[in-house]
Amino acid sequence: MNEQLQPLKKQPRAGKAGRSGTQDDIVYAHIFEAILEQRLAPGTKLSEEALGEIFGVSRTIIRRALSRLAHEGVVLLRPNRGAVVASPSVEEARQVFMARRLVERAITELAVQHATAEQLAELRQMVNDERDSFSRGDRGAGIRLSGEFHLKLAEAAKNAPLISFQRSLVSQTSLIIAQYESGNRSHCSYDEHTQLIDAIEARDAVLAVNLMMHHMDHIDSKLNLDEESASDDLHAVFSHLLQTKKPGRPSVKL
Amino acid sequence: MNEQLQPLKKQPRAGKAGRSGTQDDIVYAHIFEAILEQRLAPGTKLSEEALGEIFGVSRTIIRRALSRLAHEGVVLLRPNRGAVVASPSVEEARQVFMARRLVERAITELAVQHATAEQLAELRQMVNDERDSFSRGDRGAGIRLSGEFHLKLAEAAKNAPLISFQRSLVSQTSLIIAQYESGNRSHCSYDEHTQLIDAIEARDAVLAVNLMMHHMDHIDSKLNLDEESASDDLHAVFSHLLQTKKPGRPSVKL
DNA sequence: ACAGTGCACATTGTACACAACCCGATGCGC
DNA sequence: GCGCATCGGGTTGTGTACAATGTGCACTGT
Repeated sequence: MNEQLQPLKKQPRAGKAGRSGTQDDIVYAHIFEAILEQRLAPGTKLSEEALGEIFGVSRTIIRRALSRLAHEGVVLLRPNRGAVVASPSVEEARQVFMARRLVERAITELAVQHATAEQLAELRQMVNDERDSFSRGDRGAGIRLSGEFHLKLAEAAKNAPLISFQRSLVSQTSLIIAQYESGNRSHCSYDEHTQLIDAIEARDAVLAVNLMMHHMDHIDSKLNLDEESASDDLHAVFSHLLQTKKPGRPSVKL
Repeated sequence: MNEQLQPLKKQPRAGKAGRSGTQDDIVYAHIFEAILEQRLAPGTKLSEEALGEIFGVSRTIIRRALSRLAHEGVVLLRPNRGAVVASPSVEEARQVFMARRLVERAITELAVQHATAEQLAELRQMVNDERDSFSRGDRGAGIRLSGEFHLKLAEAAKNAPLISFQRSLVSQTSLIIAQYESGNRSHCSYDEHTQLIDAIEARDAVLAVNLMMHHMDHIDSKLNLDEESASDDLHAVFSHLLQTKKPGRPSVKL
């Protein structure tokens, strides 16, 4: 049971989520990816000691990773009561999307002004990766890559505070998508991403912003954020109680 | 080294910077205030152990406070090389102000829609406090209260991500003002704040946004590029907190 | 004298031990 | 049976020891 993957020392490249070298980043990336791929349900408790054993590091490292995840809004840190995977309410989701519209509009306008040819090439490459992930059926990777596309676009805007904010918004958006998306469709059509790159490359600010706003509309429309989906919300909130690992207790004890 | 330490326990009201109860917040507030009042010059190294001795807490607490300050952009955390007070370049300042214009416009529009009478009353109270601080010549408190005004306004917008972003932007703006403002004038005229509240109370979105944008222009125009200097000595900077008794570990008076 | 190297010190990074706290269980009294 | 107080297990909060890293200085060889 206490199977700990080898004490990730200085392996230059850990798995597909292993980004740069430091331990915090590795733990952070793994937990983040697990949340996006819904291997960690919203509301799941994230025990420091358990995570420490799993990743072969001490609670200190876990704590930093959780703190960072909490800063980005994908984890909720309750004092003296541990961390849980965030389960954004419909209202919180609306606020995130409102903020994203604001930021994406500004980023698009700035990217039209400042994006270099190299950055545009990188963006096209990311769309390719994203398409591949979805075609492979790797939904979690697709969501993550789609988010990274928007983050890369923010970098083209050349405004550090906006990039930081966008990172937080994209993380929360990914969590919301993973939680609320009506399942059958890809959440972020890469065609729209391609068109957006074309408009930016053509330095057509008006078109680019319009495309981005429509893109936001599409993402929004694919979510069940309407009032009548309160049942879905409740189900998400109590999903950690309803998981029937063992047969025999059908109802939740109140 | 066992020194008589008086660990800052749960004293309800600390000094002028001592906000809510937890130790991190107290340390955070003190360092933040010291930076705003230019008792800590940009670039000053913030040694964990030195700060720990000054505040009578362990490096753990200091580290958390520094991490929080770093997340808000007021402190720069260099791996394996310690923390220093951030020294925003002119370019970084420009980016912060661009982002603030964006956010303040949105916040103003939302505040016009959502601000309650109670919130407006609180805002007026904050303007009064701000005016008092400047009339007392307490420039650091004035800058801080002016920032808190804008933060309170963000709360009226009822959008959690925007509030969080605004907190970061206001912190960095305060640092920029403390660093670059041409010295003798009040940096943030409270008259403009009052007019802004009036426009919001009248639910005049166009006027409110115009006032806010002019307010941003005024702040912007008051900055220059001179180099300011302040003390590098941590003990000197926080001397007003130290109980000058025995050698050893002096703890701060709260 | 200067540049490069190696050592010693100082500071940060990490792990761990203990304290504080929360939550659930058990038992008692009503 | 029900409610409440008390206790115990387990998790988080904090302090501290040790390891790893960076920095500055002295020393040496050219």
